Amino acid sequence: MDHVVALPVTPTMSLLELAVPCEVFGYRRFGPDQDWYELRVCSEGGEPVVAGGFAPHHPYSFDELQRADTVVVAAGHAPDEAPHAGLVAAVRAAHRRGARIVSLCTGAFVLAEAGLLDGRSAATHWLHAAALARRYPAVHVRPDVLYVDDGDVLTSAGTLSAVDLCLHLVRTDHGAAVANALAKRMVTPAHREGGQSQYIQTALPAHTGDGLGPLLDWARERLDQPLTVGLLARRAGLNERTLVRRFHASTGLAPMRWLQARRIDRARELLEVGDTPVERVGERCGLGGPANFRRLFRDTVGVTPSAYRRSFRARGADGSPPPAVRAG
DNA sequence: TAGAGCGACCGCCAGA
DNA sequence: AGTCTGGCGGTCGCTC
Repeated sequence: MDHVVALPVTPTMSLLELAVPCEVFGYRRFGPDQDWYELRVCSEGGEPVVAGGFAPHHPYSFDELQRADTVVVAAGHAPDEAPHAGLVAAVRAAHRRGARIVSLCTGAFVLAEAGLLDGRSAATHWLHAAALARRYPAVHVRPDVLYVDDGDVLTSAGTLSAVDLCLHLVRTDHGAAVANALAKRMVTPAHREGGQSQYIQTALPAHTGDGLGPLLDWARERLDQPLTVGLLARRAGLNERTLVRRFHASTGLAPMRWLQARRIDRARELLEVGDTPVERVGERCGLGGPANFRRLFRDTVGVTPSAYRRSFRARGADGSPPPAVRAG
């Protein structure tokens, strides 16, 4: 059964951030056998609405937010103005009912106004981070991250980080292999690395534009081998200290932490597809023997490797969603 | 479970 | 003066 994503539209919303969830959730790219999403574009009262010069043809009403599994709130208003009251109320009610609530960019102001971010970490556009913190002091604003996954409430930073967060949702719902395949179709990194490092550190490698790209690719092809900082430094022709600094600047992570995140990603893929025994997944990812691998995987992902594999196998059989997985 | 050994990380400083 | 790099050493966390 498809997962219903409600996308409320108000007249001031940014077309680009409305387009991102449409692109990710609105197209069935993997055939009828792959559970996917049903995207429902909504407007207040189901009335015609124009956002960014475009208008949804037959929008659902905001009532649809009370039936959706996930509600995505795009960037929608000048931060010095009060958020759309009807949307705030609908989002608050949807969250109370148990829906997963997602904001893109300044959509975080709607969530904050609804009280959903009180006591939580949240991301928004860096330009408006100070305003969000000023206006909603109970929110722990993170101007330095691409997105924050707080379980039932997720927030992304400015503009194109919406892509990162939407792909993260696909990864959570359908696994790393599907998310990576979708990213490839969209010709975008499955996850960016950059100045804004992820609060949930599940980043996949990307060419960073600072010369580290080839080294990251080289390392990614050798995840099963015992790589060390010294080895990476020699490979890059850099001093170890400089390598650590460069890694930080371009990925937000120290070398071994980056490597471990990549190894966990590889382990997820091996568990999702193929029949590699759990006992062997660790060594094939460079995460050590079974005991060490199980502990690392559980600490990072939140479930044991076998439970993770079962959840994906079971989902294929009965269509139920996988268990909640902590991403970092 | 405790402890030793080791690697990774990072702050600090000096030199280019 | 500002930036980048390399070396040193302390601390932390992981592994056995």
